Amino acid sequence: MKATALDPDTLTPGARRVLDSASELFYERGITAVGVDLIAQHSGVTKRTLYNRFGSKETLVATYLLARDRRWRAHVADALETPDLSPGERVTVPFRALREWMRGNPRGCAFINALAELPDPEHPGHQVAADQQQWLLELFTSLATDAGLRTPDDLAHQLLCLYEGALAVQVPATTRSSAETVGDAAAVLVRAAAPSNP
Amino acid sequence: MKATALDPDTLTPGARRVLDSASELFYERGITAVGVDLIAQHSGVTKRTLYNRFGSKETLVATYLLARDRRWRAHVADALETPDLSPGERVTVPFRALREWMRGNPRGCAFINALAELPDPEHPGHQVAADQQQWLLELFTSLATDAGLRTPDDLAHQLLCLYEGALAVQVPATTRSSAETVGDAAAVLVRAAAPSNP
DNA sequence: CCTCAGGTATACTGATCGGTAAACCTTCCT
DNA sequence: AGGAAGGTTTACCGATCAGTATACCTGAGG
Repeated sequence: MKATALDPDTLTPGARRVLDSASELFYERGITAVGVDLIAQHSGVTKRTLYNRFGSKETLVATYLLARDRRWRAHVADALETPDLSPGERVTVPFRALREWMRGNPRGCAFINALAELPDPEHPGHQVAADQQQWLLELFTSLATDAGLRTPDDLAHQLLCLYEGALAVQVPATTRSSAETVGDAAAVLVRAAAPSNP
Repeated sequence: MKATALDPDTLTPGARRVLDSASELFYERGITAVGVDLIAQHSGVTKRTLYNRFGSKETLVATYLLARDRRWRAHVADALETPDLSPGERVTVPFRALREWMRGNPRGCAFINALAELPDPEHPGHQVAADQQQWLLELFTSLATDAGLRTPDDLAHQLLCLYEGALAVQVPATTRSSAETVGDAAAVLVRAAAPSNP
């Protein structure tokens, strides 16, 4: 019986408040830097309750990442609902979603940050973070394939790098946000992969 | 008298071993997760000596990042020494440098990882990490300007995102490394910014 | 010869870490 | 009526955290 993430959608009221506090604190201050005592205090819950619901900090961390992953996937799925988009335009939709996402998440990619703090592949949170990248890579691949673009695997890999890069770059480079600028770059790459090209 | 990074090039023998051990441990396991006791033990030095040389863990962290920054800049400068390169080719040279760099550094960008763990802008290591990005951005900008490319600021921003993204993406996506794939993407973006284009 | 910088050794501080013990209080379901 | 689930309170555990105290050793330069 290994410790894995809980289902973030079926939680006791107390556990919800714990998860909400943990999400905020982990993202803002880092996972290792935030102790369980602080989380319990911040969520107005006893440490005992925290451990009754989650069993360990590891599991709480994994659940935090899983909940965040679900929110992000829903956000992208929502953006893909936009009507009247050509298959080619749909490839860059995740970048539009990213633009809104980054407004409320100025501290970079929570999954990259988590991987930085959890090098151990055995940690239940490690896999959740790795899966998030894999999912996005496959999404890009299928969007590129649907659009009939050349070398969809390579293109998807490049788009994934642009995506992660936009989240990682903190420099107030230009007046434009990284998400915007990177969206343009993605469009250029997509155009270069159009089958009509030489 | 604030605590800032030491000069990594003027260290006592003991301090050198401390810094070497700290560099390895911080990068492999994360900054917060590595304690000063472990560093002292790993470097075969007394904790007392560690504190006599560095004064605090904060300073040691900042020095670690500064030393790494210097190595990376030297590595890129070295790659730029390559003779017989056109100004246009020189723009993508950092990606060639990145390819070699990533062989020995599979745990992503040490500066992004550090920023994930050190959200406090007052931490002396925070600025060092932020400066690294700024330097690379300015390098790309000047290379793009020298090549006479259009909108060099935007292009540099995009190239920086590609660079950071390649370091962040961990997925064994294709048979090609992220650095290679991203190098191709950079070439496409550079070609699209050529002044001869419409 | 003497100083002094660099380093060693052991021991310690108060705080915080993740996690547990034991006992009790509600509320809801049967 | 009764029990289980969710939560509470206070207290505790051994380990580790960053950092300090004190005293001693060694080699090189004046």
